[in-house]
Amino acid sequence: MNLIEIYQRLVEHFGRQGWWPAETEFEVIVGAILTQASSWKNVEVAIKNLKAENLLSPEALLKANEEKLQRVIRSVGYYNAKARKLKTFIEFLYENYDGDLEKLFDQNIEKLRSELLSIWGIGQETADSIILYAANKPSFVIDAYTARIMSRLGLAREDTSYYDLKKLFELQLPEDLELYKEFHALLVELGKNYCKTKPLCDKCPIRDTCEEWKDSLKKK
DNA sequence: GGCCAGGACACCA
DNA sequence: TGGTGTCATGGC
Repeated sequence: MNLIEIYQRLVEHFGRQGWWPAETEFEVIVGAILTQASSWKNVEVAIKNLKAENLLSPEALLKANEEKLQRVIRSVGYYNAKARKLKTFIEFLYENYDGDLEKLFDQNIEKLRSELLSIWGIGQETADSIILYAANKPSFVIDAYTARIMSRLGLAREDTSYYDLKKLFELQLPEDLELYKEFHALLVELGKNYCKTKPLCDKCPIRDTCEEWKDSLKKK
């Protein structure tokens, strides 16, 4: 079973995800930073609060008081660090791109990626999420769920690096923006519902392709 | 009451 | 480069 077939099975089972859930490119970026090691439900509360306080625009965020920002995003956890990350990003955007996201995005994926990675608080997953869902360029996103799923399926070793996993997807898939967007979203959905730390394989749509599941059957 | 969530970074050897 | 501690709220 190759990755395309797995993708098709996931689409059949979960349907179209339509990621990223946000109204603007800027909201995607803020969400990507806020969701680091936090549940999306908590992020939704913080995004709602930011909107209510009119803080969800580059200009407003640049001017915003950091202590106030911490209070508004409290629900996400790590709010001190994340308020600092939001501030660090917005200051970078104004110092280097006149506060204009389109100027930041107007460069090839490699340059954009290394530019984002140079910003404190933005690691590989957050950078790729921003490139894929805000800049709308095909850069595959790897997350903890994806790594776990690939390991369980027997398609990658457990200790495979982020970059190697990313390349594994990008080399096997056609370079298609919508495919990248949907596939990552579907893998997260699979991870949330079935392929958890304590796996719930009974209704998993791809358990028949999973090496770990097959092994667990043999032991019984 | 413990575990985990759509990570990243600092510090250490 | 690899391993470990830190950041912290909220849902189950």
